[in-house]
Amino acid sequence: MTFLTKRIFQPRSIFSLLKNGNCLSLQLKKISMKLENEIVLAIQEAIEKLYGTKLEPNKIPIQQTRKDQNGDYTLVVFGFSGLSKKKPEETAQELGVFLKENVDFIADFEVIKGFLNLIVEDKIYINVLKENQNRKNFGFLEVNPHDKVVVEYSSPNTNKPLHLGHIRNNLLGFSLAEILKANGKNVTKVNLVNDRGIHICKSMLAWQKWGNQITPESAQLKGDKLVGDFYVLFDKKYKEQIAALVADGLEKEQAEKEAPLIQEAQEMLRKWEENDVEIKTLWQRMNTWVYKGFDITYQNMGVDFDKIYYESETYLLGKELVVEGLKNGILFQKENGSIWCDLTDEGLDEKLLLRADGTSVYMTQDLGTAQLRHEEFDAQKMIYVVGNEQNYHFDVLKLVLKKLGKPWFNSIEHLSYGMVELPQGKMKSREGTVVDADELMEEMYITAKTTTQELGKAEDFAQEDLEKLYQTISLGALKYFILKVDPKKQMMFNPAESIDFNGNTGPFIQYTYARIKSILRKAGEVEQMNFWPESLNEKEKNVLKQIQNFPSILKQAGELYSPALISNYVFELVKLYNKFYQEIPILKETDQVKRQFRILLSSFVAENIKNSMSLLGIHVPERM
RNA sequence: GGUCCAGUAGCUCAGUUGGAUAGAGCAACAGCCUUCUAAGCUGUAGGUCCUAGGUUCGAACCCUAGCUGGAUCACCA
Repeated sequence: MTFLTKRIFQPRSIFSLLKNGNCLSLQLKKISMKLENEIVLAIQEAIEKLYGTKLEPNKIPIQQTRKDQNGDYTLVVFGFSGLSKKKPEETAQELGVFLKENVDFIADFEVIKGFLNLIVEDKIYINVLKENQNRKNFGFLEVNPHDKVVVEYSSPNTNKPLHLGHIRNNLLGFSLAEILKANGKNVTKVNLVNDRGIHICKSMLAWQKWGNQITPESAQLKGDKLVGDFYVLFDKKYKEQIAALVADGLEKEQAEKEAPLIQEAQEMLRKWEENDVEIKTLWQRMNTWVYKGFDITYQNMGVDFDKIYYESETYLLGKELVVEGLKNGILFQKENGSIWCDLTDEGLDEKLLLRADGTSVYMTQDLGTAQLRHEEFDAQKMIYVVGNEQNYHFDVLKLVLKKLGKPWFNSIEHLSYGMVELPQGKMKSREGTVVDADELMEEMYITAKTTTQELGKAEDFAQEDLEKLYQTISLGALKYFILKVDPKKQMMFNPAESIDFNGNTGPFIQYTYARIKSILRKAGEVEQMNFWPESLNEKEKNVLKQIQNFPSILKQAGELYSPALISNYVFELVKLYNKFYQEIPILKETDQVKRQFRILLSSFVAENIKNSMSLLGIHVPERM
């Protein structure tokens, strides 16, 4: 008994301080994890006292009680029958009695079959507010400058505009960076632009042949769209040539290699690598068009980068690494001069690193980029946000770096996300079955506008504010729609069904925020609380129970690289708050302590919604 | 063919380390605005958790086999 008391009420426990009411000096960032830990410790002591065995904390199966049951935390006692030599129900009963009597924050308990449901004192939840009422970023950690992480995302090709697949990539990358920052990481966001290669030459060649010197200005078209059109045009003409050759009796494979267009494109690539002035000038000119277009898309999407790498600048470094690896006998050369890495001892194949003609492949430049990035940042982690179609590529990248003797190879991590599918299947640029990023955002904007107008909201807004509101809502809907899905999973987008604004959506969450802000405006200044309520009603308690989970959700999201966890969290919070809002008076409450408490609670929820949404790259409106 | 990922309500998705009667949203149906913003709230209905075995007090979750879908195994990126 004394031991137990000592253990639970030793000074480092937050609960010991509850009694005295002077807990100001405490680090509160871990408060939510604390509660669970304290309960585990209490149970640990109880079992030791009752059954004479000390269990490791991870052997104590505790979880939050299901919503349909009475209680806050549930201990599953089936596993303890061996210790107690009693039926689960009796064991649960014994433990329950013991905990209620000896632990001051356990108010009560209930036993159902082998489940011990523990009811925590309301004070504990009230305390979450009490302790944090002045904190701006509840749950966020201070950034540690030495804990460096580089996040690469977006990584576009410069031969076509961005589409829905890129949107998922960009939103994931941006959100991941925000989540890691909130977990105390010193994050650098980088973009690797794939600005060289045969695909670029295809667009260039088509422009040369059929472009009539057209420019984005003369065409009144975004540069990336213009260049993308020529990429599609190339493909169309190329296919015609193949068809003609096949009609003349050639095998299809043969025709694909011999078609004059593809040979011209390859010739152009060779010239590019030889620094042919004319080709390089055209290349630069067209890429500039594309970048201007990308900038607009990025800006509309609300994503940005701290640094941009260009493949045309990093591939040579990769080449050097490969040549050096060959010299050191780590890599090997085939008769035709191509250079390879043997990964058969790792269970993989041989991997080509330099072509017979000495030109580099995708892997070559990624070796160079990784090396450069490591030298520049020396980060604990270098995370690549890239689709799961490239899983093999990143396995190989790490292994080749390992073989080349780079001890930092293990800092490379791949956030591998699933493809976005349309009802008719995968998106294909060349077949025109892509959902264009700019067009989708524009459509969302129009939907946001018409919906807002139909609802008759915001009629007194200034024009400027209206446009900002439509932007906020439409992007909120789009971003939330994408980010609420587990990144690893493939997801479905049906363009025929516009993205919803009701239910589990961005606007629903934004709306809840706006309603709270409305209340807060009417309430005036949120005052410091000097008196606190003794107890909570069910709705208040549910909101606080959810919000005290936030720090551990944030941590988990940072470990699993999953914005979806934040989305699910904030949706659940908002639902619980809306139930509270619907049923419990706030401004109309006549008891001043309760009224103030509810205003403060609302304010805290609003702040947490805003913070959570910012982790997803989503803004929240003050009114809507 | 080898490897990897996935399969949960009509649709889109949650489901933590194996725990209670598997959850949300949309769509459908029935209610709630003279009230702090109805982009909200309440209720009804909706399930062979792909299939078959196995592990155990207990499996959507772990193991084995199979079925279905996707990705990948390029001198493409």
